[in-house]
Amino acid sequence: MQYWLMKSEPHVYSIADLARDGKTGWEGVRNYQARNSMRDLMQVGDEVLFYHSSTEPPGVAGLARISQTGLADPSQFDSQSDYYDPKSTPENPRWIMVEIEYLDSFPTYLSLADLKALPGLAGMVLLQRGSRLSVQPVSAEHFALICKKAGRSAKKPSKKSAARTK
DNA sequence: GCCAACGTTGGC
DNA sequence: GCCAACGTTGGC
Repeated sequence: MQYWLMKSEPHVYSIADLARDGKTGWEGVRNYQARNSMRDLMQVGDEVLFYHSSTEPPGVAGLARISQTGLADPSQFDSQSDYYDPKSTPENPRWIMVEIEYLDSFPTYLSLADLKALPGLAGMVLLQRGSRLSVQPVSAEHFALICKKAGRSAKKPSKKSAARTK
């Protein structure tokens, strides 16, 4: 199992929105490196740090889990969408997405400044200069440390607690 | 709103 | 296939 961090602008889609929806297709990624991670590397069950970007303060807000892989992003075929890609076809879709399901909202929101202050997170992709990948890998060690600092164990919740979320 | 860093596009 | 111009991301 691998770990990931995915960025979302909370005024567009927040951890509270995911908690409400239960699961969502991760539409709108138009960066090839991020797409390749979703298409080639992510597996059902991988866990995701849900990061709020372009907000004050930016930071990690909660946890999600990959619930489906290999989905064609529907927005690429929607001429009304900002994410419309006229060069993509349903037969050969260019933009592949995953679906994520809500796991948890962190008891303690960990801001970017908080993350930068943790020596144990040195080398994390998020903290590298100029890094702006919206879908990025996270090491198991970094993932566990962030969960711990956010007041949540890194262990998976029981089926019961996952099923109870709305 | 600024702007550094990075990614993409397209002329050649 | 180079690279200048342009567009985007996202922290500040």
